[in-house]
Amino acid sequence: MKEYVVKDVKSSQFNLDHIFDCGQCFRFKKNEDGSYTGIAKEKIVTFSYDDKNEELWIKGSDEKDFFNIWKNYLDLDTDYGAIKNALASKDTIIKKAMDYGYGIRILKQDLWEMIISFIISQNNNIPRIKGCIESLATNFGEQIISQDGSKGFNMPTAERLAMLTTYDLQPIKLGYRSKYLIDTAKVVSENGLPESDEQLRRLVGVGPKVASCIKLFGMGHMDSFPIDVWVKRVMNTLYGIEENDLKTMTNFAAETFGEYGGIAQQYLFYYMRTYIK
DNA sequence: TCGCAGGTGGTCG
DNA sequence: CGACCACCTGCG
Repeated sequence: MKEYVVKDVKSSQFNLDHIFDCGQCFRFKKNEDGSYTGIAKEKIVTFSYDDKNEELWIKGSDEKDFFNIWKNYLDLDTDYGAIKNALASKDTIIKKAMDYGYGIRILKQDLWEMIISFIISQNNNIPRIKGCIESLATNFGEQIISQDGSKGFNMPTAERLAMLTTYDLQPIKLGYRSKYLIDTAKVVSENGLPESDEQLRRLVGVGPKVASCIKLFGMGHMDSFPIDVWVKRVMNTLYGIEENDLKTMTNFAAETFGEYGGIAQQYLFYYMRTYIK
């Protein structure tokens, strides 16, 4: 089995638990040894991190794949230390959240997969979102086999989903989101992937929150600041903004976190969801 | 039984 | 425009 080792990956800037449990990614599972296995970029891959030697081990990748795919996927060229310093100097609450959730990175994920995933995420809970996404892949995605023989499924393409009916999707248990997905698949298979906020918002089932997640995780908009129930709680309890005043929250984030709003959001989300509750 | 979970679209005023 | 409200599904 091919495996590639990345040296000198700073432990203060890389933590698998924090990366995969901050709500950005639904297709990776933790193994007993602490590594994470999942499917991304149409490949089955396992990430292990040795924090003593500051080495990242990527099983299922050779050197070529690392430079072509995973380096970018893991956003390894971005200096998160510098970003954290910039954010910490502006606000002491975000500093605490960043100390707690150190090592979060924003993954550069596939846009179409993000569109599907976050349409499914609405008014839903994380275990069920993960179940729906896996079920969608195993039922309608293309099978892939890794070098060591393990099998998995890619997410179905827009073209594939566009041919389906809500009846076909019944076993996936998407509920009322089925028709959002099919409708969106039709638009994307006809017009191509959205390239702007306006095009994104034209998709059925994509409101402000979902669009904001898609931009952050699938389009590289690091300033995008998704406001979900957890971030609302942070904004309310830690920053004292009135509970449902989304406008003030958005403005506050833009002024305080600016171009790194998305990174701040991930730390705040993780902090609130796993530490403060 | 009922509210809630990483919201959104439709309908009113 | 802003404030409701129904909505699939599964869990506590």
